[in-house]
Amino acid sequence: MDSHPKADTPPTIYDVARRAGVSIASVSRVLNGRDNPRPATRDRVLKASAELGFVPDGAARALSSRLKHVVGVVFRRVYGTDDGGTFADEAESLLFGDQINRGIEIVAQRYGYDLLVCSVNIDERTLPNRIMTIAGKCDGLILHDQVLSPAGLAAVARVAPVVSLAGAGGGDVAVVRSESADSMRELARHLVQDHGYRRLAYIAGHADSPDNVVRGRSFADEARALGAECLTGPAWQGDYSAAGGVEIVRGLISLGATLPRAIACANDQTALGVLYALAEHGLDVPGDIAVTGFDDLPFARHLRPQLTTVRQPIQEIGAQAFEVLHSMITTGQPASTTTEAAADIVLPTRLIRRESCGCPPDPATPSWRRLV
Amino acid sequence: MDSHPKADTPPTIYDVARRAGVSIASVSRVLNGRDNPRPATRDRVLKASAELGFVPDGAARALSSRLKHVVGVVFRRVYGTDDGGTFADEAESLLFGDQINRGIEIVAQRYGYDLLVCSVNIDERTLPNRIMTIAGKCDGLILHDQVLSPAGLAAVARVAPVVSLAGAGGGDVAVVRSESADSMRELARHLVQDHGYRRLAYIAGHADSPDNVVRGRSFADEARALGAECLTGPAWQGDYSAAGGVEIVRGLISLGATLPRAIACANDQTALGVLYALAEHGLDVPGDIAVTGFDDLPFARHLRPQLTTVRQPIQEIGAQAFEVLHSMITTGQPASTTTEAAADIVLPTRLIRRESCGCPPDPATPSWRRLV
DNA sequence: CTGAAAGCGCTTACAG
DNA sequence: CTGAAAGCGCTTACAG
Repeated sequence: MDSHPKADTPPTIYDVARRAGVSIASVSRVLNGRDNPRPATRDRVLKASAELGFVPDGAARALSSRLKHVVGVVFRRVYGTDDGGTFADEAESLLFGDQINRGIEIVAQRYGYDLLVCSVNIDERTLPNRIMTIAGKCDGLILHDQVLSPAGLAAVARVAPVVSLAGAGGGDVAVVRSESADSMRELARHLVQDHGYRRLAYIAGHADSPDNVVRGRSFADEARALGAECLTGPAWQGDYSAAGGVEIVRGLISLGATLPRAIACANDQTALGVLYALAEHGLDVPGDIAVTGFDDLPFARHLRPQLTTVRQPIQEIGAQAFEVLHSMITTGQPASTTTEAAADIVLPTRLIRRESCGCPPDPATPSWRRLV
Repeated sequence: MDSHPKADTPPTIYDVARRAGVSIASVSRVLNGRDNPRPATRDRVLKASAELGFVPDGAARALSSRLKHVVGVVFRRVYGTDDGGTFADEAESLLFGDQINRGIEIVAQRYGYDLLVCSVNIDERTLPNRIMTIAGKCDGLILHDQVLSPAGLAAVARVAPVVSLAGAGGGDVAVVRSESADSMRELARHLVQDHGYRRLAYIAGHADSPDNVVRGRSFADEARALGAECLTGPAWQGDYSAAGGVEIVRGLISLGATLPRAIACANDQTALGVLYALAEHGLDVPGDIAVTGFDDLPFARHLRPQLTTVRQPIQEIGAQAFEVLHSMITTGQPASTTTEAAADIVLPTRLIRRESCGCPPDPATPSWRRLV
């Protein structure tokens, strides 16, 4: 049974200290690169530590230093099974969240932090508990859009520093998001003034998504201000998914409705579905109807026609989110941009004009994706 | 400054105990659903805890119970920037790892564990340190394929329970992988016997990937055993990427080489590149050349032609990995399938016959992907 | 059923 | 420059 000579319990700082003939304080100091330890001490500790294969226990370290060096990241996972259909559909949308997480991770790493990730299904009943549990395991949380209600957010913020990636926020929760209003207004101007479309529509995302509200209102207001018509309302209520876009178009067509000259979608996913449904009915984009998205996911430029959309600095959102959270963690309180409220960082976006709005195609876009 | 009435330090178990008029032991017991506490005690604790918004500190809990309820997951991240080109190319491959992680997460959650994720670039110089650091923050590690050398694996395994998702392993590291040999032999038989191809080739993945080695050898051996020719070697050395597949085919064609009748690729990514390069040169698949993949990623069925490939139970790999790791963590030692070595779990795979090998198309595959 | 007390493995003032 | 000692916030035998 005891073929292993060494004890089965991992070495602690005491073992290292004993072996090096110093106090645990000294071991701690050299291992943490503290000021003083003199070379001789340093060498003996390093040697002993290496021989023992010592790895400091994160829990003990966290308890003692009051810092876990771990941030929690919670994001919404589409109710995905790994079966073909819907998954393939939502694969791209996963990318959006993953890109953000990647941004978080890169700068987190720079600060010596690791990510505790947790994907959730919004319908989950025990969600609040789950999040509280992970809150206990980290120094702060970054919550993607659509994972918690404003009330839920506030509750979590009472327990740990929180950065939200939604348009909402307030109280002690900081927010990092990208600009929506200006770019959507620019899009409206482009469609109305540059292309001369007079009849537009906006297919909305989740009704309770703050970003969606801003995007829709900005777009519609500007279009109308320019004298164009802009359809909105229940008939144009999507849900950020390709399937949602498909349904809306199919529904409208089956009702015999006259489609608008241009359709602006709440995101690229939705636009993908719209393109599909339009093609299904033999309608040409942008010839018969122009279509636009929002996000500029990688696939946007590989669609046929290439999708005109608004580019969000996805990875940068994650990077900024961590920076803000980190400062909240270290300063102990809400990283306020002003001296009063928690931070609200707005990243710039940019209108990307491609084929689907009626602009000429970009010649340089070869890709394996053309094949798919 | 002190507009907040409550202290800025979060409540501890002592605060709850005081407020409920019981000992911290009792608080701990009811909060952990232990046997005894009687209803009266229980209620007071719960009430006090709720009023205070108490969330137990994970570090303290971990230190005391010797269990962090956290597992580390390390996977290789393609050197991706968020710029278009290569990213779009590798997006699908990210999906593979993410699917595995999803599988891990689902069952981890069931056991009350969370995931500490860490993506690495293999060329990273500080990789060993990074991994040791995260080892200190969790109860065990799951390492995806291609993140550590066998020696590196062994080193980590000395510090914490480790499950590897590669073909390699041994020592104290458990392995979870999927069957490769049988399915590749079946593929060879299918191509040679059912389709009558006599001249085949295998485009390899990373040379140091155990799975790749097995796939290549099984395929080639079987093909040759059936009297067919099978090209392998340096000219057919890929790297699991689409770009790799493209290069090989382009190189061969530019050399004026006569291509084989069928090309089996180490994975779907590679096959994607091969399809692209072949199309580029006006070659028809499967008319002129048959092509097959391995993995059955979601996009495989949406390619034109639909890709014949070998399906791996991706999510299941993650699920099994966690199960094994969990048992290693709780039993304290390598979850051995036998009584000697660490576990080596092999999951079944299945040959999926679609168009690219020469079989008739599957009529039922509509998808937004058709558009992309 | 419940409390007092020890202990988990570190870090960090505090004195030399 | 270094050690003795306290303390981080929990869990869990051990005695009632």
